[in-house]
Amino acid sequence: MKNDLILANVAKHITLDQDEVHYFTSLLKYREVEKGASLLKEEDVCTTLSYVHSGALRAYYLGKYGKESTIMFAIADWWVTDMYCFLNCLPAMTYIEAIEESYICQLSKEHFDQLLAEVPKFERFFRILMQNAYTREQLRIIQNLSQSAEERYRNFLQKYPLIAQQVTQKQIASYLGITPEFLSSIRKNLN
Amino acid sequence: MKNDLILANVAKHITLDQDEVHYFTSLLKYREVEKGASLLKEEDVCTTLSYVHSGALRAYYLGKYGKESTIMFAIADWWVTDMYCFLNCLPAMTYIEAIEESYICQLSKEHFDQLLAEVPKFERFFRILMQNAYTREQLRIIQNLSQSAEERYRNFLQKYPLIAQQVTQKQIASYLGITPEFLSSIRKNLN
DNA sequence: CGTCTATTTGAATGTACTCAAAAGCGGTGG
DNA sequence: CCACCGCTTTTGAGTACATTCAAATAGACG
Repeated sequence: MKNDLILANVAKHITLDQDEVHYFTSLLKYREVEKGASLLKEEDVCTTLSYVHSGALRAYYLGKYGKESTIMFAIADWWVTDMYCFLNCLPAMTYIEAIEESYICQLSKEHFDQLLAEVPKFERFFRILMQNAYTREQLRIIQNLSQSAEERYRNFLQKYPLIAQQVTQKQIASYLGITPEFLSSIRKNLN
Repeated sequence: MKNDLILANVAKHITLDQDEVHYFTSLLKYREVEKGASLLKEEDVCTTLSYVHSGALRAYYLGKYGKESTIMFAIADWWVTDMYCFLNCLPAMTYIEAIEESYICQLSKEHFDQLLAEVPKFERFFRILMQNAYTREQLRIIQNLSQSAEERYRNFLQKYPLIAQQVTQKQIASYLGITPEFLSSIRKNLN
């Protein structure tokens, strides 16, 4: 059944009884996003948290002169949103688009708050989710500060081999903070 | 009383009754760290989470050829640890040292786990703490990817005016990911 | 097949680094 | 209280890493 994936994801950290499963799943809304479509545009108020059931999404920031900076990729079994804006009910700073046809499962901010109030176990679940996100971002910062572009690229390939297959080099370059041209030259000199 | 500060910090997000206050404070250990002393060295297993009562600390990564990368500064009312290693009971990847004489309050991993088990409200507290840490790091990544060194420096001054007064330029440079020499030249050209 | 975008290549440029030396500053001991 | 020491900050010259721009090639998709 379609909820199996997300329930397995939740079960990694907390154990729900039948009622809680029903309540939780009743709050979810499934949605298909076709390749290239936007889930979130800058200045839309970001009202949903999404779990990726299948497909691949990319969150990016659009800077001056149209320069894109990829914040994260989200493939199957990842959660994605503009977290800051979601939590604070603010207009988004980022864009989220489908890299390929995706099937996602959304929780609105309203339902998110209700869920935490009704089933406090989810405080634990989201604590762990946030924890993992925090430590992941911190590691990324350390690497951005301490490693060369080539090392960062090697690292990316090693850490996210699945993602590396699903996205373009241009997108990887914007995740690493370099130009596609430079990534191309790094690849040429790799071996 | 010395627990007032940390209790006020906790009270920002959750409300404790008398018993919970007593239980929580019974788990804390206060400690003085003199200027220049290390709280955590690379490869020590990171077993404590610290709340800064007064003073200033710095967490940094030591890369190849001795290059330091500052991960975060922690002044009064901040929490600090090597979060990844703390949560997973691993040897630290980072160093934490006192920039000035500091008075901190520590929670061991064991007590941290007990606290979450005994007083589930703290799941909420730490969820919000992790959330804030995550969104802060994410914003830092966006800025690192999209802004010039000068913009990042201006931003730092604006966002952390107190910290900027307590730390050296060399330390700020290592937080921004540039050399002290280059920061110096940025400052010369500021106005 | 034609169009659009991604990738590669190379030359010129700019941003940030390295190295070295001088100047400034804070703390310590005589 | 001053002189000295160690560390930070500044300055400048030379260099390396990464970008921009332009053009050619390759791939993806209708």
